Amino acid sequence: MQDYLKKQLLLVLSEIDGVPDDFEPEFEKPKSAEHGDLSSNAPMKLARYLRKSPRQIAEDLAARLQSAGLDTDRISSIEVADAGFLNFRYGTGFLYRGLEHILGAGEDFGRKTPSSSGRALVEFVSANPTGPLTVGHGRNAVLGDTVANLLEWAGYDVTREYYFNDAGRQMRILGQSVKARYEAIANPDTKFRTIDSDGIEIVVPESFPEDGYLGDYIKDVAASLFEKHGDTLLSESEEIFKSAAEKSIFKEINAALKRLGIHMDSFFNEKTLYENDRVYEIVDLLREKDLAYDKDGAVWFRTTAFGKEKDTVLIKSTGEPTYRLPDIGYHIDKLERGYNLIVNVFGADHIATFPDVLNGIRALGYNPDPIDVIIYQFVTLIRNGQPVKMSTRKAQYVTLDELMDEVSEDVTRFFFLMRSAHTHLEFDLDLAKEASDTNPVFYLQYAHARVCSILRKAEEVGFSFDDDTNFSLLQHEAETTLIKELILFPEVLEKAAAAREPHRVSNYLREVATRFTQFYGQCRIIGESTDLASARMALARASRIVLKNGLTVLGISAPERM
RNA sequence: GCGCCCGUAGCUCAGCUGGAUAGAGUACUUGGCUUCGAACCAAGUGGUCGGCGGUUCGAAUCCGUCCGGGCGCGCCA
Repeated sequence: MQDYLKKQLLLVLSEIDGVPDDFEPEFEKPKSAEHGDLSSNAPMKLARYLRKSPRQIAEDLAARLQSAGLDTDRISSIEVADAGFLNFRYGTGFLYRGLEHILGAGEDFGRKTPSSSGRALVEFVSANPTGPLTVGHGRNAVLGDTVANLLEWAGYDVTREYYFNDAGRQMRILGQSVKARYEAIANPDTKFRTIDSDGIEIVVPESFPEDGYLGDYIKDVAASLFEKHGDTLLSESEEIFKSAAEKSIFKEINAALKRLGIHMDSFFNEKTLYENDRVYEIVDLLREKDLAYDKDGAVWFRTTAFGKEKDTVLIKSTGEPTYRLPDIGYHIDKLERGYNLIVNVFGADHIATFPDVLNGIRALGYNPDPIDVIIYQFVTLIRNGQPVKMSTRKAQYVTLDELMDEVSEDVTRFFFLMRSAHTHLEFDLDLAKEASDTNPVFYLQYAHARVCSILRKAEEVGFSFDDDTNFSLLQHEAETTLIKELILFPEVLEKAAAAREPHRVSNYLREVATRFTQFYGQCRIIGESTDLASARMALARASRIVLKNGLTVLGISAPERM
């Protein structure tokens, strides 16, 4: 519709002297229904060029548009308002055709042709297997998965990827932590000591590493190893404990993701990047460009060349690369796999380091344009009214599973999707249950269940529909308002996908549910004459389609009964 | 000290590339179930959009500055 209006308006504008050649009229949906369905501020924008008042220009344009013969089936009225807005109202024909389209498209309404936009990679979660997924990871997981859904609906062929590293210092400490707990079980002579973790005293075996992992899951892994092998592992190195922990933790992580309805297409192990020494080739290439150099036994990346205050280490004096080097390699690998769009979902703590990666790959001659980053702000955990610093190592966290147990999977997903990624979230587990009762997700699901209920009821009473639905009977304001809302769905999805902002969809769906519920309250269906009831039933079914498809994009169930 | 994010109703948050009297949920007050689901609807109370300057016909939105909160600034990831 905007395209149509824009075309008409441009046509009219071309007849007027003084309008800049590159002038682009803009349209928007007014906040208030009094101002019509679409409005343009073109008269105000043109005032300076035409040296007339916006109001005069608006009236002139309105008259010209009228006499040019607008399709009244699409646009029923043009009004000039206030300081010089042009307000347009949709014609009913446009609305009824929209409704027809929704019913015809069904579960594909809002979905673009698969693969028509190319291939996309969404990398998210990417937590190293050192502990269970926490509420913080939950935000990442739900955001990433939903952006992936949005991209699918936007016509991308999407791969969901999880990047992880099971080598390095943290994993070594994980293995040592398990081993120490195992010794405590297998060897009755084990001595213990007490350590202080942020004011909490914790008893650990003597052999427990500094900065070891304190979560109970470590004990569980140790216990199951003892069950299986008895004390025969006492002389083993930490390696076997590490891999047991990794296996067990990954199983938990996958289970938690599955509960959220998330399926990863690919797990990318950082190790892969060291095959054929590819990452070291990167270092050589950077050296050739004078972007890498040796100092203090380490290899440095000259990030000051990109405007940073300091250079950063690429390879430690121990010979072990820092995360930055494989990250560059990883993103080059992604680019070489030929995706049209590469999305990364990061916590706010990565924001300062990612530019290094981009600068690195650019310096090596790659075009980083396909890469897009979603940064989400941290979830602040509140316990007993006090903010708690989340730390996997110190076992200070609320796991995603606990959250889902408490408030259900649907509420968990919606909780993360109803707010934009860049707001700081406060999360209080004690209040979560309470809050879940008033979570708007139920409102959306309720509206959906209601439509289903009406459909069931109609079947019960043996209601027969007209085959040829006469939409023009839908004249009630609640009906037209609802239709206007429903036909926005594709545009909302498109914009949400382009901006990678799922919360736009959840906000929109609430509006749909509200409009539907108002329609339901004001217009009866069963009991009305057959033709009116048929038309209203069609509107109810269209509402159901939008609610269902929207909830599907968000990864939330659309129950037929509640 | 430097970089990034945030500051909107009592609380949790929307507000799209600057637009018309700043919105929703929740909480509170009041009214509404003999009719398709009351997990609902209708109405009301509630805001100097953190402060101050600037750009603009027009600023919650853009720019500057200050205040307050979060996250970074590791040979951790």
